[in-house]
Amino acid sequence: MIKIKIEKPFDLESTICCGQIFRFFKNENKSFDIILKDRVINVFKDDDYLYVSSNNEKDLKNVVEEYFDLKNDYRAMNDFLIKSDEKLTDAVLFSTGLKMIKQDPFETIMAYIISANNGVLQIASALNNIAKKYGKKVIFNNKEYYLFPSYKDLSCVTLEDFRGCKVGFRDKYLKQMVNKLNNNEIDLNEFYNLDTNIALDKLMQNAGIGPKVASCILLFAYQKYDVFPIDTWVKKVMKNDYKIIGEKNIRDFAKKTYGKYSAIAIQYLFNYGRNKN
DNA sequence: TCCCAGGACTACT
DNA sequence: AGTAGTCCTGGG
Repeated sequence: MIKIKIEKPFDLESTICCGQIFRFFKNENKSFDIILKDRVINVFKDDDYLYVSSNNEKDLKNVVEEYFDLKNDYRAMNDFLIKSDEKLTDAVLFSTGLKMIKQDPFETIMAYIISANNGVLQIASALNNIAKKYGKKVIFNNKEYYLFPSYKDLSCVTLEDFRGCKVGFRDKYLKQMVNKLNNNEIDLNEFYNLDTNIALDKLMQNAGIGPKVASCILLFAYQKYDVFPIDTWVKKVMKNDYKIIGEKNIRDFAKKTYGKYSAIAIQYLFNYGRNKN
């Protein structure tokens, strides 16, 4: 068990539960178990400290600080967003301490391909099925967990196998992606340094990845905050609160108003919309 | 039984 | 360039 002093606002519950990640478990004592790349962690937070334990405590403090983006100060972004759009004030204040989690690129790609026309519970279920079947088992606190497999681990998985994991019609998209990665047709690291629009185009050349999925991948795995993932929920908010209809109009508005922090604005809106009541 | 859930693809104008 | 119809799956 390690202790990490909380220096900046950090809302652990919102950060985990606001829809960024799928493979976590909430315990009765309000701690969370999270499958974090190559290890399983348990996190609990009080007013001053984050308490973390893991099956692998090597370099744990750095890994956790990096994962939850704890060293980044969000004040400048928040001030910018409020100044850019007064109507966002309540959502920004409500979401103080919400951090953007830095996720593993491969798992993020698979997760958001599965997310197309799908519900959160089913996405999580499919990912857990894949992990249980092809990922490495980890015993932690006397419970079984399964790491998410690498694309090498999945190289021989067939369409039928994917279907068996309840991914539905997205089976072919997942298989194509895995094949391309194993054939070195895609370099997962290059997206960190690509301009957002170029990266979007490149991702969307793959079957099963459209504008929304590509945006989510760049946001959650590559920290591109100038994307604007438009889903049905965002459309609803834009229509009701901003009187803006149509994807192109929404995109233009976001770019003009929120600019390089568009994705943060969406995340705050989403968090506020779902949890304020 | 029908409908939809944090979309994308295909086949049409 | 823009738009219907279709796509697994589980739950209401």
